Amino acid sequence: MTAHNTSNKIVTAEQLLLSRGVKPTPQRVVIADYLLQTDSHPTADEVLSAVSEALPVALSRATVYNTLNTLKDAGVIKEVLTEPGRVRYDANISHHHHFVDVKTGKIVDIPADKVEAIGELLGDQYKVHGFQVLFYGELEQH
Amino acid sequence: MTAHNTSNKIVTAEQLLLSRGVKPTPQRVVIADYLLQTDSHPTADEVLSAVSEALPVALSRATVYNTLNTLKDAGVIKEVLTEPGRVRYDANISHHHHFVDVKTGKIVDIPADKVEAIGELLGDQYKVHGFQVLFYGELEQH
DNA sequence: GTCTCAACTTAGACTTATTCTAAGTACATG
DNA sequence: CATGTACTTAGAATAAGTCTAAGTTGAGAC
Ligand SMILES: [Mn+2]
Ligand SMILES: [Mn+2]
Ligand SMILES: [Zn+2]
Ligand SMILES: [Zn+2]
Repeated sequence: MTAHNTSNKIVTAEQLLLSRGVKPTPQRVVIADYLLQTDSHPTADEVLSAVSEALPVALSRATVYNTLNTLKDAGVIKEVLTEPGRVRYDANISHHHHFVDVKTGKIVDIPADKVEAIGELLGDQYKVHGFQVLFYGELEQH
Repeated sequence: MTAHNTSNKIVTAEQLLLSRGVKPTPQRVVIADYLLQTDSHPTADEVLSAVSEALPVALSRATVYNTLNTLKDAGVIKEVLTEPGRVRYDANISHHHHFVDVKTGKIVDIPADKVEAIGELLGDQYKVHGFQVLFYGELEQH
């Protein structure tokens, strides 16, 4: 089941890919399925090892990168940048934020509505050392 | 002059390095000075070309990376992650945010107090496509 | 049902950002 | 002045990601 896609219309990775116009090849389905059922924000390498060890189908590094870029371009997943030198992937495409535990490296989702009173008010299971707001958009010239 | 360090006690890059316990070698001073007088959030490569073309002193790529990491560890500069695969550097170490113009790639600082009413209220010279809050801290176990 | 062709996958070469290594330089201190 | 440590350097090494060129697949044409 899709842990991150809460619509009850789209239940399988295959249907999700079809709905976004991505041909559901076995490799793509297996990668999308893995991303949908994890909340760990894995890197490409982590996707490769998780998926290839659990699957009978052969899977190359190039296909993992191709698929991640295809899924990103199709809006099925998002990139998450939390540390230099590695891109992480997230099947939760809703507008939300991330909390990085600097001790464990664990990355957990923070719902957008938690962030209204920013910094504080995150709940006492989070000790916030700092946070960064990163805007994407366009600058109007002067 | 230091565009980003608004204290009037510390005026030169050399004094800033000394105050943070970093030995002010010519290479370090020249790199710190460049970062202090730009607001462009340059990459290591951009630092290297800007600094080596304007300076008589020889400067190697390894020294640029060594110096950037030293300055970061000493709290003189901060890393800024805005796109996959490249780290940018910022001599503005105050708590602030960034706005990425997706058309031009320009990265401008957003003062922290601008971000209270997040998303909207950024001023009409900014067309916000989206933003990300990135928290750093520690997760208390359950 | 077979043919055909574009889309997809693959292994490995390549590129690029960053780090490491090993040797040289600077310079503070004895 | 000699020495030792910190610093710098060129280039080798690493690691994430992309590209290339050759095979594979499978949906539609017939
Ligand atoms: Mn990418
Ligand atoms: Mn770094
Ligand atoms: Zn997430
Ligand atoms: Zn900044």
